[in-house]
Amino acid sequence: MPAKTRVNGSSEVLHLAVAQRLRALIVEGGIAPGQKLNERELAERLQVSRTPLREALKLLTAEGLVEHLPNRGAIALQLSADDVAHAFEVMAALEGLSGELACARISDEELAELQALNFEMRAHHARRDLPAYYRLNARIHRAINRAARNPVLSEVYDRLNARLQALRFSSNFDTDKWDAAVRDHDAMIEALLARDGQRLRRILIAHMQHKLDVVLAHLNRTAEAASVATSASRPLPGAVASTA
Amino acid sequence: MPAKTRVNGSSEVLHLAVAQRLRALIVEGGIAPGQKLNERELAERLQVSRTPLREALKLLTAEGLVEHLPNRGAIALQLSADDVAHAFEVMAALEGLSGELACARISDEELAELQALNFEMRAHHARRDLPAYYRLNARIHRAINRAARNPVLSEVYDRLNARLQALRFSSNFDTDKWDAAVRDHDAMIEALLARDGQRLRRILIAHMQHKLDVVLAHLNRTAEAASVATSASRPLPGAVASTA
DNA sequence: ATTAGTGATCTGGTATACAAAACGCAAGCG
DNA sequence: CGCTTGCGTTTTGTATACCAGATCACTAAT
Repeated sequence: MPAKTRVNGSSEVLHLAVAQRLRALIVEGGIAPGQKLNERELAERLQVSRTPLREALKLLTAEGLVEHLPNRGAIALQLSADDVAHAFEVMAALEGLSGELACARISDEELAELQALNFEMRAHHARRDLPAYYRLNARIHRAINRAARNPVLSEVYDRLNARLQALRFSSNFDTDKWDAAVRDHDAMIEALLARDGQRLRRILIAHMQHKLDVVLAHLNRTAEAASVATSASRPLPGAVASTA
Repeated sequence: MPAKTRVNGSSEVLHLAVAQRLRALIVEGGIAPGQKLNERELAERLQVSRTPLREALKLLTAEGLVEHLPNRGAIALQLSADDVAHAFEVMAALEGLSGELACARISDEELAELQALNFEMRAHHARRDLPAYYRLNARIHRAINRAARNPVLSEVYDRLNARLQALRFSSNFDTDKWDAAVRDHDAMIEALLARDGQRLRRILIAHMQHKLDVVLAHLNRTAEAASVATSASRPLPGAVASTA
């Protein structure tokens, strides 16, 4: 078989390129949640040897995109409803901090760009183009996060976000909730313009709470026929508003 | 050389055991910050082959305890003052969330144990036993985090904490600040008893801010003779109270 | 039908080899 | 004298073979 020549045109270092490809496969659904990842099989499929593949898998394990069972290999991330709720709790705090810091640190150019993105998003909303809406939505939240100018915050945010992306919850969507989300975004821009960090924080945290409701509802609807005994419905105890 | 027999008595899977050992070395100072980590040398020192060592290094890279330069190997984490400030901003948010959730979810037993830990800590404070104080302090904050009953939060918290531990800032300490920190802890217990999540959140965030001040002051003092051009003194712009 | 046994398969780890990249050092050049 | 160039050395990154131990799947016996 091919000796070693750097044939593929992906990235710089092979195991990082492999990690990138696997990440995409998991997040974009090429690999189903819970699917077992056979090393030799995957290695052949990706045309690399086991060595860099294993390194890539360990990377993804650390990122939380795959779960690693000793002596039993890796399986693609499968989020329970509890996992999602827990992740959203943390994400809400991170978003809140992002907003708070962004208000203090965002530049006028960034803010203008954010407004532009928001208009684009509203256009997609008007056309009821859900996938495009989701893309813009992600870009906006990312932009707010970046405006906070905190690399550690961005790192943690991105990592957690990747996990949630694996849900692929861009499915049918309650119209009222959607409209409310768009209003949330308008309010975010207003708070940013007013540089009101606390207000933006409250908006973002509430926004995440709404999003969680939508996601959990969708999750329950999707997995309705599935196992009856799964703990896929009860909310976490002591849910906290954090908006005070 | 030794064939394979699982000789060492550390853990289950070798690359995880190696990661654990490296973590300890970095956090406890056996490996100096910024030090280059030569694979063969380390492999020999730890008596393992390169493969599991590399896997362990990749784990630590993902955890942020080592930095990985493509084709140039890994170096132990070295935190700049900015890094520390950024990490503390995120930690403060995580602590705040921990406190908020803990108030809602902590059990009476956990709360009693926390009070006990706090008394122990005050004993160390009274004896001016700084190392012991630090250990208890870490246990208390960890206990609050665990009481929040959110594994995602705990994971992110632990990971960030490990990075900050690498600072080893358990050095001389302003007595006034120390006394204030102890008072902060008493206030935490009170807020927990009152199950006042917002209050505990504010206390924790302020507490982290104080801690950051201490750490940065110490960092500046330590690295005073070092490079003049380093950005080791100016505070981050738009620092946020988050206590409103 | 359940369980025990047994062979196949897979993961985890070691060792080895080698290409390519980075590094170091010294000679050559302006 | 400083800067670049060139070349050998070192180190990283990948491939490959191999094997021990764990796990899994399947059969056979109770």
